[in-house]
Amino acid sequence: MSDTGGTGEGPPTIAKIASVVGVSPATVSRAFGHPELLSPATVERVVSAARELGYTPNSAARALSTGRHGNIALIVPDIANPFFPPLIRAAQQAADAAGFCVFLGDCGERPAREATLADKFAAQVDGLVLASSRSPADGIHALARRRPLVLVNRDVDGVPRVLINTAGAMRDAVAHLAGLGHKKIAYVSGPASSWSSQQRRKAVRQAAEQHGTQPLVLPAGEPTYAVGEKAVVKILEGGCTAAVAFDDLVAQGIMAGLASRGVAVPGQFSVVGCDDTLGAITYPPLTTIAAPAADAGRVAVELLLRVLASSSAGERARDDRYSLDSRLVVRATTGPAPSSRSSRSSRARRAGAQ
Amino acid sequence: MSDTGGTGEGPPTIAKIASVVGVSPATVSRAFGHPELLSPATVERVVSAARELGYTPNSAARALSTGRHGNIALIVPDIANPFFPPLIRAAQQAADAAGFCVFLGDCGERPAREATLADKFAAQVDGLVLASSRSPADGIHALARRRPLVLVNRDVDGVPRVLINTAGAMRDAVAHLAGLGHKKIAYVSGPASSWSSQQRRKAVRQAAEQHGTQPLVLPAGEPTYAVGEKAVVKILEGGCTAAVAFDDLVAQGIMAGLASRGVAVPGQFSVVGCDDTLGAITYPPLTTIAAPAADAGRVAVELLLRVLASSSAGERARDDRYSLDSRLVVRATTGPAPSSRSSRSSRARRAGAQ
DNA sequence: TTGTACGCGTTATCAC
DNA sequence: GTGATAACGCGTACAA
Repeated sequence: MSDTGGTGEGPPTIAKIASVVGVSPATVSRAFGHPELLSPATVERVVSAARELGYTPNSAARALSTGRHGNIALIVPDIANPFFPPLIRAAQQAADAAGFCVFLGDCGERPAREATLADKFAAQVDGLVLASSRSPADGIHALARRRPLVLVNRDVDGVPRVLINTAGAMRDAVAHLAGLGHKKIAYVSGPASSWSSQQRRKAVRQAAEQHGTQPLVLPAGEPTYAVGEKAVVKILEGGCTAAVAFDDLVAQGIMAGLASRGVAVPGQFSVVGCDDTLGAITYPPLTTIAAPAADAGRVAVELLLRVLASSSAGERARDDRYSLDSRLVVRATTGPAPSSRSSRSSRARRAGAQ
Repeated sequence: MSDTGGTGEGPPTIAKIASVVGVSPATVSRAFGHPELLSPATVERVVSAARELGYTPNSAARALSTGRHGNIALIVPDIANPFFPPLIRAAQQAADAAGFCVFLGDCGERPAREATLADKFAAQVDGLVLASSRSPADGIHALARRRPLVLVNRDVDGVPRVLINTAGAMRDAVAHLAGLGHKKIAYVSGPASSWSSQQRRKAVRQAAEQHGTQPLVLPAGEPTYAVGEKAVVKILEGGCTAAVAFDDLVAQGIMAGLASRGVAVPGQFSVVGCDDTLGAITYPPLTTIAAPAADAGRVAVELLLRVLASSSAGERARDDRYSLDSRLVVRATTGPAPSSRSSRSSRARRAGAQ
């Protein structure tokens, strides 16, 4: 016999509960999805029986029937880059608060892997968030056509996006250094295809020119400690007395490179980071630009969920573009440009060695 | 008419491809899942048509039919704790290599949230990895009964687990400090319900006793920078000349607390961290215990996948228990104990007034 | 307010 | 080698 509500193996289904309570499967389904259509008494009987039996909705069956999954995907270039964990965390919490589960993907800075991951995820999510994507615009548009998509720190027309605006704070940083008497400033950049890096490089150049100088721009590729450390040679060869780094990791590498060459910070050299991912836990505390990474993650997910809600309500998506401000945080790695007098630098060296 | 393969809207389905190629839906399905059962020519026709139409398997339908999802879940106490990103990254990569997608959950150190997340995930994953779980053992067993489960840094009988063994390295750290002449050592612990913290506290205590001294154990709750900083008062009051911290974050907090009180490291005080999450990017470089977090993530996922494969093959799970070794890495925050000539009493007085 | 019946897209079990 | 056909569990018109 093929009794659908039979006491067969496996986890309890809607049919099972229905046969136990003595109602139809449809009624059980409604008890969860649309309780207002049922008499309170029936709802009560169903839900208590469901709890009794340890019923759990089969998400695959539900997704198959409704076309909705209750999942979103988040793809980042590198989970281990300290900029992303707070963003991931906030995104996950925002999604969780709305009852969504989050797939996480790490593409290792490679656009091709990003596309592969997105394809894999697309089949079981309602939408995606791409953080700091370095994929070409047409690839992003193609993905956006398939599923609702929100970008973080990537500016593509027609795709909803959340941008952390560091340009203003970058200009402040340069002004801060100029005010301290620094004439020659280096900028150690990030990945060439990164929107953030392009934005920051441009801002530094403009600000430096306003102060009557040309920055020494060092292309750096991946934003890592090692890259910063290696850049120190050229920075010093270029006669710079201060450096602005693409992010704190690079800045910290610069700090290490300077320390190993006996250059004291901030006595002989000033360093500014970006993102404030390490500033509070390094010594000396890093002057940096505080970027609201967690806010960006949260806002991106909230935006995506809004897009999902409105698209299922038939509305047409607008060209959303959120901009989050950052600000310069002056700590202890910036100071007056070294003068020709020697007393200052020796005092600073002692501080730097602490 | 109700032509299943009609040119209706929506993404292409197996039925659609079948009608285009002129074969049955079953054949199309087999072309992907069991090509060896088909004539090469048929396979070729099907797959090319599928590519042509941009066919993507509907994962919900597949999961409903097979009972397998191709997903796993990873739950951690705090994504932003630098110990976890490398673990998450390695886990994601290992899963990806096997064609699995990863759900990520952050329970914010709260066992209740861990259980809630696990429930939500359980419906759409084939198995789960719980990292540093602080849930009671019976809760973990209950979850393990529902889905294949692998633990990281949590030792529960009968549940497959991957443990990072820091006990040996902790003893080495204490021996290292004792060898440098330190008589009184503080241990700033982590979350009380954390297996790692219990293991480390015990190891420090045993090793200290072997060297003829009792460590000052300071309970610290959540492993954060702030906690380490706050612990400094009691550390100095206790007359310690060295501290071992539950992790690098706490150690870095201790460093900051010492610096703000004018205590020089390693001149007047020695600090040892654990996990090696920050060691290479701080200044001075932190003496710490290198823990293979990434290995743990990778091994945990590989173990889970093996469990999944063998359970679908009908085999019974064994009581797997992997132990990964760590080792002491001496950098620049440990040095000889200050000689008794130096003003130990004045330093203690200053700390007490603080 | 509740029950009936069908479809979602795929895989697996039979036949042929 | 290939084709029908029946599940898989749920949501939802439509009917009552």
